[in-house]
Amino acid sequence: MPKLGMEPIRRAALIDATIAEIGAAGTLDITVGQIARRAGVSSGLAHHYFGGKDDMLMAAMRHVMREYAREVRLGLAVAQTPRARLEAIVRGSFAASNFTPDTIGSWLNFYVLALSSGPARRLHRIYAKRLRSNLCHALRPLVGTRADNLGAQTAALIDGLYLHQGLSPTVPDGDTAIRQVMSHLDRELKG
Amino acid sequence: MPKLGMEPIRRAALIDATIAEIGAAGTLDITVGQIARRAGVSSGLAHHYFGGKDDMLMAAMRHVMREYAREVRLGLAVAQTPRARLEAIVRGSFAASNFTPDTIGSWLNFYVLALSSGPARRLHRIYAKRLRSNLCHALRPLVGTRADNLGAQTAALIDGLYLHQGLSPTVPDGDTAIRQVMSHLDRELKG
Amino acid sequence: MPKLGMEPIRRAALIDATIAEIGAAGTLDITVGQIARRAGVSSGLAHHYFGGKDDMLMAAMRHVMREYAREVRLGLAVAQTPRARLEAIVRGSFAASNFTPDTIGSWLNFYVLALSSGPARRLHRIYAKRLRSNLCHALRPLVGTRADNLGAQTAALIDGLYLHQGLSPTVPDGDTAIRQVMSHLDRELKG
Amino acid sequence: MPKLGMEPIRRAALIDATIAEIGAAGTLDITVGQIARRAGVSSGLAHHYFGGKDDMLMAAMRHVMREYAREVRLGLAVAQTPRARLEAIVRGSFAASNFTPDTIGSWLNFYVLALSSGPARRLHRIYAKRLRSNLCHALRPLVGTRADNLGAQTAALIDGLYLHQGLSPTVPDGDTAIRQVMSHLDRELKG
DNA sequence: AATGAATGAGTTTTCATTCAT
DNA sequence: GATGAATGAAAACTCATTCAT
Repeated sequence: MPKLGMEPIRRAALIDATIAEIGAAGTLDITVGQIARRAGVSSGLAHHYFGGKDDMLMAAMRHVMREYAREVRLGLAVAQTPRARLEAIVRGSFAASNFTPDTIGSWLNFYVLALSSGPARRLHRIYAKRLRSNLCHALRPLVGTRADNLGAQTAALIDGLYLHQGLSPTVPDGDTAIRQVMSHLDRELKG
Repeated sequence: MPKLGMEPIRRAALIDATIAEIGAAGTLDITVGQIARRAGVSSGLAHHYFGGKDDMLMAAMRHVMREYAREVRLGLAVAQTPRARLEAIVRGSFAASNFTPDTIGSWLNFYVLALSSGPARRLHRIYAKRLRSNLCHALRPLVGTRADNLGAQTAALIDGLYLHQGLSPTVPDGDTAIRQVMSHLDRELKG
Repeated sequence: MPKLGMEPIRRAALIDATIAEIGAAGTLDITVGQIARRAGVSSGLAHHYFGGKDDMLMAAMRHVMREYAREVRLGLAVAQTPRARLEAIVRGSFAASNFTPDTIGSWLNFYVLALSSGPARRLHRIYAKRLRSNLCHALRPLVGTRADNLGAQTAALIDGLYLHQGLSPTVPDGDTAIRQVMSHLDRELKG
Repeated sequence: MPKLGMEPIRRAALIDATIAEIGAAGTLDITVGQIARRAGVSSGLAHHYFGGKDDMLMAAMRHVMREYAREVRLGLAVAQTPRARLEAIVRGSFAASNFTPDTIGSWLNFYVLALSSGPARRLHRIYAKRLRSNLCHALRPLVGTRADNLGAQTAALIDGLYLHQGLSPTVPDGDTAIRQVMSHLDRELKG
């Protein structure tokens, strides 16, 4: 019998390598060979487990989204008040675990990929819908009917900060981003 | 007999074709042949005038940025109050002339290109700096030292709305975006 | 505890799977994986038993030829007259047991493989020589020196009918083929 | 202006090279690079003019069929009697211009390709139908209702002789093949 | 000025084959 | 005996770029 159960290990390694490679290159124009090399396997194996380059990209995008969702979920689980729920969502969005240069670079590339790829578009829609819904749900008790507007605005602000931090020459700083969104929200809630 | 003065005409046609092609494809992964065909010339001529594909992309990016800057400049020229200056900047950002699906698609692609291409990064920095500086300059008389923070926040919101509208399944709606930013600003100014 | 005597079983299963796969695909461009899957084993095992893909193909070709030869031999064993011997050869060539779509498809592919592969060519020569010799031997008492010519002609007719039936959109029909060859022979013998 | 009108020249050269390469290799498992090299161009150009390897193969098959049809047509044009028509068809089938080792090898490979490729199958059907129809048409005045049977038989014999000559170690000999078919026909007509 | 011809490097993908267990 | 893991060579195909005319 051969080494068994390598598949999940390899898949995980290849997904990590994909994100790292996109992050390092800043583009999706990377080769399967680069990814495979980074993961320490042959390019053939990458195809064996994923079928093709696009499937690998989509798997990486899904992974990034899942990690983000997990982070938010964990935060929401312990939040007791609407205000705390809001903060959990925002903190999750910029949590240190996902707010690394590589991950941000991948996010931004995946965003734009959604313009040309059906699967990426569907995945992005899920993310966008969930973020909006989470925000609105937390805002409703606080601002009533204005929740929809404010939720959309906040979602845009979050993505805009992602963009800015991703493109800024400085190292990404999640805490600053969190403060910016929360201070914006606090002002809106007070008003 | 060579037609004289074709250069600016060809260059403009090729730049327009580039933006249209990126917009249609949703990606920078378009071929020089596609661009040339859309512009009604041969691919050889495209190289003749631009040197290479990258130069064409950069020229298109520069064009998009220039159009945007022109729009803002025109608005600022007639603005009499700080509040009017703010509105001019925001209106310029979502002016109908530049807020078409093709242009938005190109913008987003150029944003992300700035992650991997030096020239694109430099161009993006110029845009980012100018937007920030315009906003802060207009905000200073209104909120004093808070102008920097609020400017950065507003810039992020603007880019975030670009992203959202670009990725939304609905047709882009500049007026809604303008209203969202202005209502945000008004709230912040009142507070 | 290793199962004993698996080798002949596995080999037979793999050979059958090879023929079925070639028949289904209509080409030798099938993968070892497909064959192995059809045989219900791993691709590694296929190599273990056969050494390589080419060896598997040759084993399949040999198998098909042997089955054909067996069929003819059985017919000849009970044939009492030269005419009966002739009919036995022809019947054997289109015997229901070998004249299935899969087998015909494999035959045709093996024929053409003989153009590029030494081993396949040698195998084909054996088949061709035996068919010719069988036919001539049976014809000699009937047509004397014309046996050689008529034998060659008949052999060509048999192979041509194989080709036609293999490529015809209708289901292969051995009886018709037998009748065609026999009526041809009868006419030649009468004349 | 560049060298104009190269397309038909290149296409012809590539088709010839394809047939020569298949003939030399005895298989369709040849690379586009081999074909291109033989034609004296780059592999990129081959793709440029044909779209892909399959299209090249089909173009070559079509070419071979056309040359054959032309040969038969020329013969039929001057044939005055049914017997002469028959001979024209047979002579055309084994005309020196098409009965070279390369062409025969290509024919046989294309025959078998018809088992797995839709386009090849359609092309082959055209050829088969035409040969049959030509033969039956010429036979009808001579043998009446038996024309269909005899036509099918003769077609099979012709293809069978192709196969035999293609696979024979000796150099192809059209004259012998012609004599074999004609003597067969003469016998059948007499009877 | 402008074109279409032509190249060739680079990428994805497939698959026979090997091997540790 | 048997497997699934893993490799890497080979091939199709794309496309930016160059060039003769």
